[in-house]
Amino acid sequence: MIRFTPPDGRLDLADTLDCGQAFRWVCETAQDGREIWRGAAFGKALALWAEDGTFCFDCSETDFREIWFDYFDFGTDYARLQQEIASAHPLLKSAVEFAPGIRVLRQEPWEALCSFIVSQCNNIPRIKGILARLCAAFGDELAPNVFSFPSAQKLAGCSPTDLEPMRAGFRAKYILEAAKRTAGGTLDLEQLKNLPTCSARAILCTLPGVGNKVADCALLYGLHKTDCCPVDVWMKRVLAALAPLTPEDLGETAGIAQQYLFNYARSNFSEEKLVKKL
DNA sequence: ACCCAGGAAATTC
DNA sequence: GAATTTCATGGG
Repeated sequence: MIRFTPPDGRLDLADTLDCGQAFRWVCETAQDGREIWRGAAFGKALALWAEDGTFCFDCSETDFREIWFDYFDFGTDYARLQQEIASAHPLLKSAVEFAPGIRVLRQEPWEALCSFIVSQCNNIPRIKGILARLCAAFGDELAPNVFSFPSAQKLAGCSPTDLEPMRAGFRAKYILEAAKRTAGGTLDLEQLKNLPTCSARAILCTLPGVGNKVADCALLYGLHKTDCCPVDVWMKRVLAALAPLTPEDLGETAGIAQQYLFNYARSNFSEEKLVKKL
C-alpha cells in the first residue's frame, strides 16, 4: 500500500473520477465509513481512498511509479495551472475554485476513444452501464468485479450480435469499426501523439460515428492533448458567458480549463438558470 | 405517446 | 462555410 500526497496539493477523488472524463470508477463506502474508489487502467486494478490528509493507493510501488503516477498526472503542477486558468476570466476563476481537486487523467487511448464513441447522444448513467457491460463481457477480471477494458483486437473479433447485450444501440457498429481499424493497424492511436492536434483530429474524424467532439475527447483524455477543448451542449452555454473569449484563447491548456467549466456548469445550474445568468 | 441524452452526418442556404 | 434538419437508440 502506497501513501501519497500530490506535491501541488490538488486531488479530490470524487471530483476527479466522476466528473465526466472517465466512466468506470466506482465508489463503495466501507464499514468504517471510508469511501473507496475502485477501477482499472493499463491492465491493472486499483483501489484508493483518502485518509489522514493523504491518499492511500492499494497497489505495488512499481505499479504506482509506472502507471498510477502518470495516470493521475501527478507530474503536472495543477496549482500553477489553475492560477493561470483562473486569471483569464472571472467565470474560470469561479469554476476552478468550485472544484480545485479535479485533475485531468491520462487514460488509455483506446478506452477513451471507445468511451466517447458510446457517449454520443447518450446520458452519463447509461454510458457507464454500457461500458461496464462491455468490460465484464470482453475484458479480463483483474480483481473481483474489476475488469480491464477489452482490447481493440478482442472487440475486432466480435459481431454486432455479440454486442447486442451491451445495449449500445446504433453506436455498436461504430465501436466495431474503430476496433477493426485499430486492430488491423489502419489506425495507430499511439502514433497520433506525435502529430499536431489538428492532424490527429482529422484522422479520428474519418471514423464513422466520430465527429469533432468525440475526437477532441479522445485526444484530450486518451492522448493528453491538453490544447483540445471538447465543446458539448454545456460548453456551448458556458462559452456564451466567456465571450468574446473562445477556446482558442485559453491556450495550450484549454482542455483542462474546459474540465473545470464543464463540471461547474453541470453541478450548479439547471439549463434555464444558466441561460438566465448569461 | 413523449422526452431527453457530454452528437454525427446529410442537407440547405 | 454556417445554419438547419435528419438520423438513431434505450431509458425515464
